[in-house]
Amino acid sequence: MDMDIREIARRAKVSTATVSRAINRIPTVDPQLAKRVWKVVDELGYYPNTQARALVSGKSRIFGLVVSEITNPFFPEIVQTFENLAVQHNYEILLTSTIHDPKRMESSVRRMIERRVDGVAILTFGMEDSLIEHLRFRKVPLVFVDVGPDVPGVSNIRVNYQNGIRQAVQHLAALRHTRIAFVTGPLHLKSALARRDAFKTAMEEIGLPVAPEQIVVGDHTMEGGMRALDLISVRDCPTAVLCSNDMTAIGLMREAYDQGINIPHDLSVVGFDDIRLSEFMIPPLTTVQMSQTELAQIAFKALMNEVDGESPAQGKSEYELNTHLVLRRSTALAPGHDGRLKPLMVSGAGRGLSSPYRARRRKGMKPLA
Amino acid sequence: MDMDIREIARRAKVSTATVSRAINRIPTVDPQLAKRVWKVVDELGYYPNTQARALVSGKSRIFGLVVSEITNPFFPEIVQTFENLAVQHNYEILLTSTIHDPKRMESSVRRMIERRVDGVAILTFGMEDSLIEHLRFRKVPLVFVDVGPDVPGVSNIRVNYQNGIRQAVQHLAALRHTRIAFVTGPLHLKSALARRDAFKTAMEEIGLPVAPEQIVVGDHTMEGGMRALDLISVRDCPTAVLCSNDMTAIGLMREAYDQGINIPHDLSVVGFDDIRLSEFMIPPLTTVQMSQTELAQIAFKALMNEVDGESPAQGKSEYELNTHLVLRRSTALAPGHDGRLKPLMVSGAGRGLSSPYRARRRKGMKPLA
DNA sequence: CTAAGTTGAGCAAACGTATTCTCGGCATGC
DNA sequence: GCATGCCGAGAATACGTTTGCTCAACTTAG
Repeated sequence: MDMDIREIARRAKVSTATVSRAINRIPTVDPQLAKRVWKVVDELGYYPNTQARALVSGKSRIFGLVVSEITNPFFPEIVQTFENLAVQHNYEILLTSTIHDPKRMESSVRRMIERRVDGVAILTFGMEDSLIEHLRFRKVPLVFVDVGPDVPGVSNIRVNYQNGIRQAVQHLAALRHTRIAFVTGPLHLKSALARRDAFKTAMEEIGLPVAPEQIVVGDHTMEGGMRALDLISVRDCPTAVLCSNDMTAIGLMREAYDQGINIPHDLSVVGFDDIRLSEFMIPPLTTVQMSQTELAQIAFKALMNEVDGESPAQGKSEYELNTHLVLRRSTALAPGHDGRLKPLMVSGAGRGLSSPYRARRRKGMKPLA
Repeated sequence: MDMDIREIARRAKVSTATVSRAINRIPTVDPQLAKRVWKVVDELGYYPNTQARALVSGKSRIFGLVVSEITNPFFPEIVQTFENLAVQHNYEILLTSTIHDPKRMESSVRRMIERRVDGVAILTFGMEDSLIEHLRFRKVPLVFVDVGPDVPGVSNIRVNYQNGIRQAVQHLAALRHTRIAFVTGPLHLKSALARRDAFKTAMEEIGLPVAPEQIVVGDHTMEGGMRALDLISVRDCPTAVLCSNDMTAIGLMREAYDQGINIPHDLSVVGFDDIRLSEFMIPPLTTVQMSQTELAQIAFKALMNEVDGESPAQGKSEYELNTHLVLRRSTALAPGHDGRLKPLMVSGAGRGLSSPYRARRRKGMKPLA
């Protein structure tokens, strides 16, 4: 019924040691015998018991992967490429999501430790330090994005937010926008702060002052994006808005639709992350790409380096991930400028323009109920 | 360094057997001793080794979860609720994605077997029968959606496609649509066929004939949806289209935007699945809900039933999942009728209407390049 | 032809836990 | 006061592998 290495040994008339060595392709075993073993293995459909293997070898061949929520479209892409790499290297992945909930974070690391993972990639933004300590204490290789401590055994993927955000700001400036709003993420997240600061810096670089009321705080959700539109409206009445992530931008565009605000002609919007969906938004969302695929690849490679690395003096454990603007069609010349020049490389964005919206909006009128 | 049940036993001055019993809360152990054990456990931050546990108990406390692709927005929601249930019941989940690739399917079941999962939920639509046999052979409890064989040890979740699709068709008919197209999924998928057939049935029920050219085949992707728009345009020039899934609908709407076709006024579109995003589309997508949350809950419960079930004569292993229409704003009265009546409960859908599109479209003109 | 070296297979000891079985101690009933 | 039960703790075994060690057989050099 349940196959056994001993059963194989019996049928192939060799010892279990030989079976084990044959299966693991250890070259010292006689090819003749190896073939005999493999024959029996195939016939019986035998698969080694991973738990037993792990127990004796001390390696579980499992990598932990901690994300914020799987339902956040930023993550599935990461999970997918991480899984692809895992199967290639005969690893399994233990996927865990902290729903921004301390309880869940705790259970998350407990699960990692119980299953004796060989390493964990913490791709969630924001995690209790004390929990991290539990993993560090057990010498589990770790990889973080941005927030990892600078100690051996933990790698860090530094994201260059500035590049992409600078490009976004300059793109908007080139389109004659001067009143540019920014919708942040949750302010307790390092990554959200970094994006906001990058925005400020980029604005200052080109001599555009940024007043406090241009910055409204969101929460990286679509609902937050919807609320954010009202917040920026009542204030400065900006002609462009940069969002801390694509979800925010999507929610904001959706709310704009409800209020009859035409994007991009009444309002240009730029997202951040470049989730796959953003290309399919209406209009397609101009956004700053932070490649999820690349992020996952780097994270996996970092883990592999730590685990293979015989010498404790491994190579560098700092990695960098760049960001850059990808132009689509959610930005246009600032209102009032559209008669003069054609929008830059935003072909097609001009269609669907409906001047009444712009008129209504610019007079500060309430949208239709 | 690495904690051990023996280390705990030593420090608590008891045997390993007692430690084991204390940890597993077996009532025969003296409360006094139990407390002593727990004290040491907490102090040392000891976590039992799951592999060793699994080895001796024969239960891995892992459920396999097979999906098509994690990046398909239909699945993350499922994974999330499946995971929630898993942590509640102290299970781990082994997530696997067949990228519609036979190789991946094979590796998928191999991984399941190697890790000795206690059960697997096959939520992908379409899977090699021979592979299933491998799992059946090892008496692994299985749960399928729609396509499972009717044998003990495998549960089945029957989806009632007819209900929701009938509602969708009747909704369109009520809006005066008579030429209704349908974009199918990949035709080798049982679930895609079921949806298509449900559409035909629903049409016939209300006396609307469905000509072959009203049905175009898609592939359940956004790109497929984009292509589908052209296919339906050159043919019957329908006023409404029902899509086999939301991704298709989203792609189609996106292409409509490019071509200057206004949705819903030139063309009504209805999706299927009700992925979370559909609510945030522009316009918000009217679609047939097939609750991902509920699906995951049923799947998990089915697995739990099989694994708990002491008696081989478990309860019923057939489950049903209903579907129903959720109205949003991607449908409107058929063109030519909009002057007379107000659209039913599609408030706001009238705004953004741009008559030139409709005019252009109805004359069969090419869209702008 | 013998001694030393090489090769490759089997024996047995781990790995960390659950669990059966044994057995001592205590209470209970006569 | 003694035999009988019962209760709870410990000793030992099993789970399915990997791997260090032993040792037989064979090869090669002298």
